[in-house]
Amino acid sequence: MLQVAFIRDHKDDIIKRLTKRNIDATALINDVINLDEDRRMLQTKLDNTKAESNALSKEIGNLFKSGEPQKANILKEKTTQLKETTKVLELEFNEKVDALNALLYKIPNVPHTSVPNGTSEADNEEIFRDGQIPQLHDGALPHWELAKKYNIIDFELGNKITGAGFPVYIDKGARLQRALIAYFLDKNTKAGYTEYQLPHLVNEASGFGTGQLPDKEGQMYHVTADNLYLIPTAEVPGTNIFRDTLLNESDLPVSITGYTPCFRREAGSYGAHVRGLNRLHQFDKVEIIRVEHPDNSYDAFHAMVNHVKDILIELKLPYRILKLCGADVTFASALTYDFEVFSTAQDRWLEISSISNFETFQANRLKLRFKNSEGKNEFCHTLNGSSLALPRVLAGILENCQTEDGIKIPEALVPYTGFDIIS
RNA sequence: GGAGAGUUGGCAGAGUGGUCGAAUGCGGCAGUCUUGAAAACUGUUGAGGGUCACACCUCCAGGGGUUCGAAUCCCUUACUCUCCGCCA
Repeated sequence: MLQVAFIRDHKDDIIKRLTKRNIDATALINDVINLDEDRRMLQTKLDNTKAESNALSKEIGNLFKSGEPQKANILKEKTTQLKETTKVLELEFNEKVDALNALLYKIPNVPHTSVPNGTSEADNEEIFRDGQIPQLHDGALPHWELAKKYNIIDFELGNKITGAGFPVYIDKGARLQRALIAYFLDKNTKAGYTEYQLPHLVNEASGFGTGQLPDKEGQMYHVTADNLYLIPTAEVPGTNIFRDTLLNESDLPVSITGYTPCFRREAGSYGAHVRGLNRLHQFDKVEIIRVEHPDNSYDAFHAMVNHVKDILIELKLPYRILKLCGADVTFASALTYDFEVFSTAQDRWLEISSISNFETFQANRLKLRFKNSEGKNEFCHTLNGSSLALPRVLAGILENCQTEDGIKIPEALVPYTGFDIIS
């Protein structure tokens, strides 16, 4: 969330930049500022009452020591009154704070100046495209048909065991999954990311830390018996490593990577677009996360983009990069680039990675700070991205690499799969 | 699951009702010395709110209570450790 002090100081600029998200935040921002003013007024009142009461308590202590209990008892009555006042003020104060926080949770991050205007995903700006879209032979199939033909993914079996969106990978399909995970992790660690194995369930505090709670609660699977949530992405446990931490400036940047399965309820999704691997309740993803000095976060952002580019070039997959427009940039993000791989047999682009700079938006919630060169505590910038999400990369490989003889595994993966064709 | 012990500043670790926002050490920062660095020595150093700046307020795992006054006493939740049980 945004900091109140920041809102106070940059009110007009924030309202202006939020119009990129097609929202008029004027009323919201004004409410925040008014509530904050009320809060401060109450705080002063409350503090003064407490100060008086503290002073009296000290006096009482001294009177008892010097053997004047009568005088002390008179003062005691006074403190009782002050206590009543304190209680009333505290109640009011807490109401203001709660109301203020409720509003702050509603304000999305301020988009970066380079974010294009737009009203829907159609306005996302394609900024880069690379890789050859292959000419497929007659009778080329979409990936779910290929999966059946070569018996490498069984969607119906997943239905039986769990439900829709929980596919079962078999034989070379399973091996290819494992190969992709290992390959991505190797690429990431070679680029300087430290590998982590993270929990797949998180507590409530972590859900709040990265912003899944309180609003997107319905998107996560909730284990009510223990009040834990299945992670929708490694971003949640990975970023919460840094919740409530104060780093030294020399600790920055921090770069980590981790493979986890991801669980998403995807309530309300249905239809042709969710066919096959396009949208799942459980899928695998390798994530990269960075904690950066504010001065360096956009350099880091572009380094992450280039890193993912390198991987896709090596896999020889046709892809493009979209700069998300104001309507499509996620709530917490200031700038997001989406990577999409072309699904030839479906004749559509599939999102396989999303790289975002959250600036201080997440760090504020997480209380993730570093001590700067002046000795002051400053919020870090956080970034993350997929490097990469498995199912749609798999779909891309199956569809783009299909030949009449079978599916040719990209060369870079062969050392990991141990085979070069699925036939 | 049962019994016991614990949770204090960036870290380690003292502190059992007022003189404690908190000893000490490490780490950080600044300085002295040095060609420079290291070592040594000296000083400085928790966080948040509030203020033009001070004052002042809050914070000793989270929540609640007792008391004029709580890091300290009581209740409760979470977590950690030890022992026992179960177990890949």
